Amino acid sequence: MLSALANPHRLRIVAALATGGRNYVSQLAREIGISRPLLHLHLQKLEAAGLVVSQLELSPDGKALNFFEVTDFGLELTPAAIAQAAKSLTDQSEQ
Amino acid sequence: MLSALANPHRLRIVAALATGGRNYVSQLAREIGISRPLLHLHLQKLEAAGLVVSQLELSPDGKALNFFEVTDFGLELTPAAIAQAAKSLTDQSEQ
DNA sequence: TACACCTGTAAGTTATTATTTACACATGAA
DNA sequence: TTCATGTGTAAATAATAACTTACAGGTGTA
Repeated sequence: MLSALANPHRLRIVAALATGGRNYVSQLAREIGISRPLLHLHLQKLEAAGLVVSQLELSPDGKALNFFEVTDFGLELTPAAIAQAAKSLTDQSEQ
Repeated sequence: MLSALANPHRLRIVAALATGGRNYVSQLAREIGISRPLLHLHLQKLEAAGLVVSQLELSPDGKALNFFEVTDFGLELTPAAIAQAAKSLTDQSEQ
């Protein structure tokens, strides 16, 4: 999840979806100003991290549109929270 | 800050310092189980992000020890917070 | 002097991410 | 049919990040 958010493009994508609501890939690519394949890749990472979800829909004129929207994730990032979360990391010595 | 935390080693480092208190480089490297140069690199990134601070001290027997400790950072990671924070990102079109 | 600690960093290599380009396919309208 | 819209993804390249190895230098003690 942290890796997914550690990228300026992906922060802008989340921000755009949080502010402007759900949107489909091509339109979002135009609004953010990056290429569609690149946006597609970033959306894949965000979706894999559970930060956005997608839903395929048909527009009135029959085009297939893949809509994305943000989930209502929340994460508190503090030293104590990280100390707690780090326990679930694979132990270095196990590898 | 997110980039700094998007790495398992650095999460372990923050966790170790949060749990065990301040520590110096060589000792911390032994406890975490990574090489000292590698730890040094990660500590640099954490310090650059303001997540840890260092202080050079002299041990009783005269050795120079560089102690690190976590700061009391805190960050709420939600869609709304990201939408707010994204405003301060350099605009794509400015580049 | 030689050893055992401590510090830092530069250089080279490897691995991972990010990005572009090009392709393949579908639908509705001119 | 051709064009404009939408979808996805594979492949090659570029850019970063991570990691190892090898230095160089400091102090105190045997």
